[in-house]
Amino acid sequence: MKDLLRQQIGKALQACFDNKTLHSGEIPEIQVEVPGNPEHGDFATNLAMIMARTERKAPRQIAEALVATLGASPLLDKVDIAGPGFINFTLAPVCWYEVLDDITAKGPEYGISGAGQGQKVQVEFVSANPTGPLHIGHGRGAAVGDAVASILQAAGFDVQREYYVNDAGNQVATLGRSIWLRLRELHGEQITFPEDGYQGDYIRKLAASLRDESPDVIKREEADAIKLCSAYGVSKVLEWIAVDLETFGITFDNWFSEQSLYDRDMVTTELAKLAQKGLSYEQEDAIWLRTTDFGDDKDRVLIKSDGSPTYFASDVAYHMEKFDRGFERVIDVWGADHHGYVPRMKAVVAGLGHPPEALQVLLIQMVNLLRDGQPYTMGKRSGNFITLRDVVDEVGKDACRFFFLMRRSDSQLDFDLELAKRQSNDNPVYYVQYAHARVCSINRTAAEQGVALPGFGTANLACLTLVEELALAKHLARYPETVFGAAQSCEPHRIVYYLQELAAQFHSYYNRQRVLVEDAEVTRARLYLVNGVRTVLANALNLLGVDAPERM
RNA sequence: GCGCCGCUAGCUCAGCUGGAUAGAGCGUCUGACUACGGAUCAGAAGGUCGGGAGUUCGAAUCUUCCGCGGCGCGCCA
Repeated sequence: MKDLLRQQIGKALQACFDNKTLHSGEIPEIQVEVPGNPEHGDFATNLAMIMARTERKAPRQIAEALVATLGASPLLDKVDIAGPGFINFTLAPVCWYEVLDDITAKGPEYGISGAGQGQKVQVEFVSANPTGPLHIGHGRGAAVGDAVASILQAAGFDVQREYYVNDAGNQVATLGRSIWLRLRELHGEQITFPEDGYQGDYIRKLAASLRDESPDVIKREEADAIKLCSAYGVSKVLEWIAVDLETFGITFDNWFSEQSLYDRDMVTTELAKLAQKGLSYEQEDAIWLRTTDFGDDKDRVLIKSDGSPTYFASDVAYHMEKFDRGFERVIDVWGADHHGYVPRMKAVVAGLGHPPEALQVLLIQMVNLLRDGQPYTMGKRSGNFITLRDVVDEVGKDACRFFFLMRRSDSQLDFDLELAKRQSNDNPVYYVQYAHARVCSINRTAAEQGVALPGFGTANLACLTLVEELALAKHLARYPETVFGAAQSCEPHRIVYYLQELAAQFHSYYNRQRVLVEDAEVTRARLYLVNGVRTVLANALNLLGVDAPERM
């Protein structure tokens, strides 16, 4: 619709040049936007103001010339010039009601576009170390990553969801040692648990289940036993994580093991490629990557002087491998506390000759867990932090996901458990879900009265004469561009705000007007409209991973 | 010290990449149908967009300086 208008304006502009009303001959980018104030019509362009300088004419004069040339169209109700030189367009209602046929025809597909042209995109998110259960911060990353992936899919990208498992290196060894000590403790031994071990109670649980499953581990040599403990712990914790994520409504297409990079010798091979390209060098017995060439403030060590690789080394190999797998675009969802790593990772991508936009890092700000307004983060030292599972069990998956997605991810989030529960009837998620359930309820009542839902194109839309009906149709028509915008900016919260607005408009309409009225034709038209709302609510909620219930 | 993020109504936050009179929810106050589900709706009050300077037809949005808060700056992962 916007594009169509843009074309029309372009034509009118060209015509103005042809008949010499305007002279510059330059066609600037034609911006068409939706004005904030509905009195300003459905669309507006600032073209006349932009051209004021090159044209050396008052914006309003230019606007008048354009409008005169534009002429009348059956699709345009009116065109006016307003304010400093805006041209406002009001479309004929027919244009907007067509969207209802579109929604009915496409159903769950409404809102999906081909904008991404099937480009291969990978979204890597969560990627928490397999050394303990997911906490609340991981939950936010999970909700955002999953929603971004869904939104990109809806915008026509070929998306893969991936979890990077840090199953190599120190933290895994620490996990093994921690379990080993707890295991010995279970066998009656006096131990002193080290500061840098994992303190959480889950370590004891792991030790206990390991003892039950393999009673003879305790008899092994220490080094050997710790290895077994590590492997056991990692696999067990990963199971927990996978289950918790599933409860949260998230499944991954791929779990990528860091260890597998070493097993396949990928780290050495990929690093050799970097050396070959002259991107790395040796100094003081260590191997460094020239990340400063690409804007980092310091070169970074890949191989330590003792010959062992840094975490960065495998991360570099991992990202090189991502592009080797054919992804044209790679999105990493990280906790904001890792923001310092963005420049060096970008440097790697740039060094490999990819455009800098090929890697996009979404930084998710911290979540402050509160209970009744008081900080509710238990001492990290005890290791008994609040897990994602705890929160999901307490407030529910839908409320939890909605809450995580309600704000831009780069601002911190206060998550008050009591508030989420106490206000559960006021919670925005229920407000939106209720709108959906309400339409379903209307449908049930209609069915009881023997009124069938109108099929595609079978409603007389001329019966929709009210302003709020037109407003609803307009809002529904804007759903696809909302999805596209959210995809472009990787901002799921835009969908949330869209949903809240749509639900509000619907609730208001519902309270003002009856859908099921005496006049059968009006009833059918309203049912058609209201079910358009239902479809869009369901589609949008689906992108966020929130259910659209038929009853509540 | 350097860097990243944030600062918008009493509180929590939007503001569509520079547009017209800065918006919502919660809270506060006043109201609503013997009707399709009151988990709803209508209305009111509430603002120096952290502060200063700059860029231009036009700034919450861009530049720059300052303030406050959070987080990072390892041959840790």
